[in-house]
Amino acid sequence: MNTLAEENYLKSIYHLSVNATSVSTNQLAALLNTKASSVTDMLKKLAEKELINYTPYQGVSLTATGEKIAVNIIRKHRLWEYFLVEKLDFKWDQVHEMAEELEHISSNELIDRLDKFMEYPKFDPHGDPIPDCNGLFKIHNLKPVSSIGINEGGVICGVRDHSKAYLQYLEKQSLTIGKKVTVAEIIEFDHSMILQTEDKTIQISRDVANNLLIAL
Amino acid sequence: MNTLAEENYLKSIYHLSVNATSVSTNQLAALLNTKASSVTDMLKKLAEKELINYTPYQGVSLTATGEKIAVNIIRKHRLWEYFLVEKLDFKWDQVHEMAEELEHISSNELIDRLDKFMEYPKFDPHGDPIPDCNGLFKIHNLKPVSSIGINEGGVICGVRDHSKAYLQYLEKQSLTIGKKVTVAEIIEFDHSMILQTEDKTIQISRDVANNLLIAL
DNA sequence: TAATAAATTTAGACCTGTCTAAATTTATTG
DNA sequence: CAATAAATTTAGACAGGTCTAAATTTATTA
Ligand SMILES: [Mn+2]
Ligand SMILES: [Mn+2]
Ligand SMILES: [Mn+2]
Ligand SMILES: [Mn+2]
Repeated sequence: MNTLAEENYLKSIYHLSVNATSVSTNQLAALLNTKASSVTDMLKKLAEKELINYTPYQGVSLTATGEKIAVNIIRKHRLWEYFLVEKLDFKWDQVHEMAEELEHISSNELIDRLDKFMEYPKFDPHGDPIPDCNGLFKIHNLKPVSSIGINEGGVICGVRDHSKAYLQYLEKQSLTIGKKVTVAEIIEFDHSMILQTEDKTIQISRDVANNLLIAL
Repeated sequence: MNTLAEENYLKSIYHLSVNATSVSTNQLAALLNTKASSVTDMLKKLAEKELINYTPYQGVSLTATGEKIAVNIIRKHRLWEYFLVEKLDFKWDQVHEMAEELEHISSNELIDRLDKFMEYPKFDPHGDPIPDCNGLFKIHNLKPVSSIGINEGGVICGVRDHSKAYLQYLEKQSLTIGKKVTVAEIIEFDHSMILQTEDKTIQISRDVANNLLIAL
């Protein structure tokens, strides 16, 4: 149906669209690790196929069709990640690269059966929502830990940064999905925070707090 | 490491090598559904990479390295087929196309864990042996049903034809892997056979008998 | 608002993998 | 063994996706 490159562009446009109505060529180039000129070439192809709305120099947005395809790829990505962690015992920092390949396996029948096999999980190992077979999913209303005050807290439900380094760090600190945390102290000087969990006290930098998402 | 096209060529050369020391350009073109000239181009690339032994006009064979890669792809193909049938409840005639895509997922760690998850199966849904993580596997010594005589028989352990049509036909006749069959009668005229299984009597054509493999 | 900077697109090239048509080599056969 | 047929390779082209360098458009700022 669509090529691997096309699918990756659609997915990237989708992800960048979350915080904006329109996505720029340079944003895409950065995310896709390619050059702006390559992006322009591809945008023309996707516009030709009516998967994106593209006006030269004005950025792009997905059409309804393009968005459907993007969400389907994200569904596949997250279901495979869930499979790798829950069934094959991978750690949450190990699965992204594999899912980047697996998300392009074309069969929808396969992914629907995988979904059933795992009993329709709602969130992937990083706390991101898994779209159902109709592309529907709930958007959790999460806040970064950095945005809450002393004695406030909640349950860790997601991360903003998906890098290996960040995920490994959180794992080592036992700051994983589902953990309950409360802010015990905020250091004025550098905005680092001291968190209280059930079993220990952990100091995290502002950067870490900014990328850690909780539900109140 | 290697491209999708390269992997498919190596796999095809491997499969065609089973019945010959050398594989011809046209054989490959037929199996890969491409043109002889395209095959020649690719053979040059694979020879350059020292994955095949290639002398113009004289056909090709795999080098040790090339064979290792080919066996690894076959391992992946068959393990994924096993997964699709045993865990996701697909029928044996539905899994080949999906496995054609899945076999190119690069991670060996993934496939080794999948292997473990399924408790190291030795044969895929079509009775073909699954190489272990070192590329080792036993070659079953199977015979086509067409080659045995009256009152002889054995257990169905494989098929020569992997086409949907053939697999679906066998399924409908309950002639599936593991079934015990005995030759009750051979029709002189067209060499069709009447088989006796535990629960019924089935007449099959010579063509069907030729592609059905049993262990004595 | 004119000059400069930043973002984006165009021009032209390259690589992979494929194709058709033509040339070449090997096999077959009268 | 020469003529013909079959198999294979070469020549030249093309599509997809990428790149660098140059041109163009839009944004910023003095
Ligand atoms: Mn991921
Ligand atoms: Mn994820
Ligand atoms: Mn198969
Ligand atoms: Mn098989």
